[in-house]
Amino acid sequence: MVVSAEVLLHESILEALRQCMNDGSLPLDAVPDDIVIEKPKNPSHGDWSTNAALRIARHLPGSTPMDIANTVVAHLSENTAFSRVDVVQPGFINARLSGAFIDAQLTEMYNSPRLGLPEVEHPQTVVVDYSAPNVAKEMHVGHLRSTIIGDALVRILAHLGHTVIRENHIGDWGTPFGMLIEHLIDVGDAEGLEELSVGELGAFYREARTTFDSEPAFQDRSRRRVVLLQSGDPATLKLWRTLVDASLDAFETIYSELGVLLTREDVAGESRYNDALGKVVEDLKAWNLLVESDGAQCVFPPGFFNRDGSPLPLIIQKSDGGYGYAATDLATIRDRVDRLHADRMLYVVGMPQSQHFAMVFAVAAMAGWLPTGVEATHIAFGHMLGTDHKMFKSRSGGTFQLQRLIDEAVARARSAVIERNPELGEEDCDSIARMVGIGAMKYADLANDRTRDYVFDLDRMLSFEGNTAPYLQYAHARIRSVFRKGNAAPAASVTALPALAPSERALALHLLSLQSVLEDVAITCRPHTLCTYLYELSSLFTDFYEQCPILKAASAEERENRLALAHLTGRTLREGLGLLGIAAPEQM
RNA sequence: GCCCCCUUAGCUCAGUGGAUUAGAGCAGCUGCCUUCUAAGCAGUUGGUCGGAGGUUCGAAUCCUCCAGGGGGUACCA
Repeated sequence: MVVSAEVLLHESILEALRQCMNDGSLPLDAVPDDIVIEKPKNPSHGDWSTNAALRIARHLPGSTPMDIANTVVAHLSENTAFSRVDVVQPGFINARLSGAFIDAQLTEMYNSPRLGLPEVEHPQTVVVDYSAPNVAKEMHVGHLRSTIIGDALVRILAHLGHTVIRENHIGDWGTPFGMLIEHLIDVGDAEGLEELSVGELGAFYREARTTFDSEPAFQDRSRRRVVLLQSGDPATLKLWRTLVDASLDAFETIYSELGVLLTREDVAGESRYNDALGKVVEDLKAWNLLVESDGAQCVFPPGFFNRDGSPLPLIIQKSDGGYGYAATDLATIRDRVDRLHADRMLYVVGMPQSQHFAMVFAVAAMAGWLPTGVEATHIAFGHMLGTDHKMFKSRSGGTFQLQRLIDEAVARARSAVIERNPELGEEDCDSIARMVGIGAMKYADLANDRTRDYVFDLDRMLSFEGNTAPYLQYAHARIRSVFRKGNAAPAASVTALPALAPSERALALHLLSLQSVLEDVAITCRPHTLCTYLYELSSLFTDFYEQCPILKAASAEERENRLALAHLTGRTLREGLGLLGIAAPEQM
């Protein structure tokens, strides 16, 4: 298994510290846990650097960081991984990797079908709750972000060896369904389904809403229909099922077009937890957590306040006897812990719901439904904005249909591809345009820190310059092109010995940091760090490509090795993009 | 009122305690195509990191206060 230079240096430093403690050269009580190993920006500061001595100096008043650093370095065990270890002002320890170490690491990565990535030692069962559109409503941009981010996290966690369970918590239950079912009856099955199937979900919903708001008789029917639905009336359930199925068809069309992993198997809608809601109330009551307030059954988790400064309730059961989504979310947590044995639950839902989740998790913990060791995290994301920095809207001011957005991105990608490579056949052009257009949309979303709002700008995301999917895809295609042009096969091996040119070395070192980047994304759930990694990889490859002729290298050995480096870069790009849910075309 | 998030170059964004110059890309300016894809490269212009204090040997980064923007704050999800 590959041990990264970062981990190796960290362990070596810790080991040296223990030695220092044993022989009394550093009178420490404990090894500090805030030692940082980092990659210096300035290459003259080595490949890896640590501030260990500066951190320790805080615990040892009277001693200087320089002295501590020298003491630590003197206690470092012999190590072939580092060709030199320096202590510099004001007390940093800088290490430079040896050619032999880079060679061994690179070889391992090159020969591994997994690019040297180890499977996690302790696989977790991770439930990822994402996408979650509403039945009989259009998917909107909020669902788009959730879908794209969630899907990337699913792929990354699964690739690292975790057991990942996708759950699409669709909105398929609740009072609006009385109205929707009555509307379906009014327009007739055939027409209603027609309308739903062509993706006009929004129109269907709006018509129902309009009728509901203007016709008291329709309101009455709708209310009665809700009661029928909840009591399990077979005819009503059949109509409900019709609506759900039609919507699922529409969602699946979008998912498959986007290249998202979600299928019907992953649907775990609100309706599924319906029967568990009564037990949620019952058990909360048994724990004496439930308080009746203004007629509603509530739990008051500590630390939450409303406008008046009085405690804020999580409403489990409304005063009319109906359940709110808090009840469903609690039932869902129980199901995921008890039935799925989740170690970790990720909720990829927009930022505005952060308080809701904080309260739900707090109540779940109070009720013992979230045992210690089981993590529930709200993976929040910001709004998608238009180029005017306002909430993303179509030109006419309505919500944007996702399908239109996709179509436009693909169409524009197509004309860009055709313009630059007119020799492509019709079929190639179509498939490349899809990969580029959809990849661009996904990448633009993923490349920004998810917690911030981001500006959706088709021009920018489809640009072949800068931190965009087309740029990365192009870097990959260019590598493939080198092999086609040179009629070359990937070399059997790669080496870093006797020495690499500076741009080769920089490329190699960056390739080797793939593992730590992915591990970081798995912990923080911030896929944009993988995007940054891939973008830097492409930039470093471009440097290499400019400075080191591959096919026209000076010797056969050099040519082979550069082909190997190019091949490894190409594989890493394809794998990295794949983990983001983005395809890498062979040519563009 | 209270709570949460945001504010880095003209624009879009990285950078959550470090190393005499805060990084990219776009836009602007100057060069570079008989040479593995110029969809590129090299150079250059541009920032008192919203403001003020504080902690520290060291702050875009941590703490406090202030300003501006967004969101949440009991039966919608």
